Amino acid sequence: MLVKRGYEKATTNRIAEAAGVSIGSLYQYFPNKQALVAALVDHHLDEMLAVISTALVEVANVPLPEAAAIVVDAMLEAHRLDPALHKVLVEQVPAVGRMARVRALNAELEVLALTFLQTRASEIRRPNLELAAFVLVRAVDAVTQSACAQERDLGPEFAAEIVDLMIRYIAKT
Amino acid sequence: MLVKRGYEKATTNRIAEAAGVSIGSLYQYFPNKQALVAALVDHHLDEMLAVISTALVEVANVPLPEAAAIVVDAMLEAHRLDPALHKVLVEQVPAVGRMARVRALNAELEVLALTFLQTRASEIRRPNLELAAFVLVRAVDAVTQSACAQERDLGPEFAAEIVDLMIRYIAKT
Amino acid sequence: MLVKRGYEKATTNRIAEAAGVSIGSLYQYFPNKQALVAALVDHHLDEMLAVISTALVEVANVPLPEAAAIVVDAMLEAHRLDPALHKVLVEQVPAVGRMARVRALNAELEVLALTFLQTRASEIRRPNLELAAFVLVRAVDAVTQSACAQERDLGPEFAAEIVDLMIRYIAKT
Amino acid sequence: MLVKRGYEKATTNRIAEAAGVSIGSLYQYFPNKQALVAALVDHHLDEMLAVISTALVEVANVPLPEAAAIVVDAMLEAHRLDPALHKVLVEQVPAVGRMARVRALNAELEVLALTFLQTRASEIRRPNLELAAFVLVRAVDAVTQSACAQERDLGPEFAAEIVDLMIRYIAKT
DNA sequence: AATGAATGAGGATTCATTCAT
DNA sequence: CATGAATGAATCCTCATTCAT
Repeated sequence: MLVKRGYEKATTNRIAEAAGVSIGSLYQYFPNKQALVAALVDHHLDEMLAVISTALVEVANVPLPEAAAIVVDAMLEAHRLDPALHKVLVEQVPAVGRMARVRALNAELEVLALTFLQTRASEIRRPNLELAAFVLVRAVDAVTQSACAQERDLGPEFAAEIVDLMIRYIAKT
Repeated sequence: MLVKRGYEKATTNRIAEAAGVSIGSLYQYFPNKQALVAALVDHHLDEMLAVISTALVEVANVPLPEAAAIVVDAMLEAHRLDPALHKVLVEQVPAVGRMARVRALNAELEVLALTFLQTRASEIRRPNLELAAFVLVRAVDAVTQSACAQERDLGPEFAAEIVDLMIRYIAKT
Repeated sequence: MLVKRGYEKATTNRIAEAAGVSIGSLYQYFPNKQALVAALVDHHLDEMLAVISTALVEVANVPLPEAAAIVVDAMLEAHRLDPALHKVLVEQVPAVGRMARVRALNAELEVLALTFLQTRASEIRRPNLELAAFVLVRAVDAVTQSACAQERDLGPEFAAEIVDLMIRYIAKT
Repeated sequence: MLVKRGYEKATTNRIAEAAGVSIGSLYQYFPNKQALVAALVDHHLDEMLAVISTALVEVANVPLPEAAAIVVDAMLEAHRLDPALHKVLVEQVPAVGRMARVRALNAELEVLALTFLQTRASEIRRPNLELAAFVLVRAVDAVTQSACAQERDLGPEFAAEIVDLMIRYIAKT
């Protein structure tokens, strides 16, 4: 519903109807429209985070270039979970009061990234690892996301490009 | 108004009152709410684009590293024009139908970036310049913007970091 | 429930929950909300009526001033049964269709009062006993009730005052 | 509308329609349904208070029995202003949060009554004038009001009865 | 008999937009 | 041109009531 018509046009009655339940039932599970969308946001972000953080953990002992490739794959996969939903959800996050949630998620990703960088510090060229984690997470996420939103080709060339962006930024020599 | 209360809460009546005119007058200049917001969006994006494209032109014959530094400076300056407004616009306006214009800004930036990369092709390591332009614009914009939104320190260290991200990504050797 | 939140806010679901049963069970015993409230009203009014009518009967052969004192005591006791409930019932229930019952209580009291006045007609100064019964019941009830509602001191001075109001109104000389 | 269908059935849309305006206009003048009814309550009580307090002032130097007659006339007149409206309004007062207003009005009436009793103290038999004022105001108001509500005959016999109730209660000998 | 999830009619309220002055 | 009262479609949400388990 959100994807098809946007937040404002997705009325609670329409959502209920589309879901095959009565509005009454909808409101038995969610106290209001915000909460309903917030739940969607949370669920979707949880799924994405799961995919990405799994990759970041798996990659602990993998050579840097391959590690980057795996992480980028995970990012792309996470964005492929439901690109249309992701778009609306991300747009509606402030209206739904889940900014805190998104910030928390980004913070989490940054922590994971930072941890990774620290354990591999000897291979990393950046002097300020915390700043590097921030830059990496934001840059990779943004490029991936807008590529998805624009329905760009997310094939191997694209993935390789981002991997190169990352590796050149962080890897020594 | 948009900044203070968000798109949904910024009613035309409130906007008119805040502007010190009657709604009647508002509707003399704008046929509807969308058009009103569109004008705002267009104006703001034009300003940002002006700053950045000026830099991109100025930089035509400057050595790559200095060029990058100047462009990053311009990006930061553009984001400093009105960070709060920029945030609302980017976050909420897409849902309202001005996505096109926001996309257009990015498209224009990509075109400018691509032009630059093409004129300096011999110094650039990327085989696919169009893809490189896309990646550059998105990555730099995202990092800048979220740094602004988070009120991170945007000092020289930050700028240098982004410049390095760019240069390592595009410059030969 | 009615006392705590008023008639409009006392939803059947809340009432059921507070009563420790399911709404389903509630509707097994009462066909609808009105009937539920009606039962409450009836029960409460029956209790009050019992107290007062007992006094009115007891008082059949008691000298007028003592009779008045006993009746006033009974009124005060009746209002003390559940002042909060009585207040809601009197204030909100009429609007819900149990006016009839409330009126009925007063009517019953008036009949009892009238009967009393008639059996003691020789001691009564009022020419129109029916009117006198009406005035007595209303005046005494109102004074008692608003005194309760205002948490005034209902001690002996108050009771004596009402007794005097009654006696001077009805007793010869 | 309130009179015809009661508070709950008097929907704002119906009220607006009956008033010949759109709901929009209604909400331009009243922030919500409560406020709308509260305004009615306030207006009506103001009118009634005006009638009664005028009488209480006029009566300052009139012999007690005539004074009582005039005041009772005023009470009856006040209740005749709009008996049906008065009934609904009084019933809905708590639901509309104007209990304070009603209490204030009663307090005002009691103060006026007390003042009167004090200026005429030598003619009054009650030892506790404050209590007497309370009893008088409540008793007379209640009798008048329920007589109106029941559409009893409010003719001279009724008025005389209440005057007698008052005089016997307060006047010496 | 008890349960409580499901129902959906109906209500209060908002807000973009119009138009007579 | 400016004004701002008026409009009313459309929205979110409540709550009495039902009924399958």
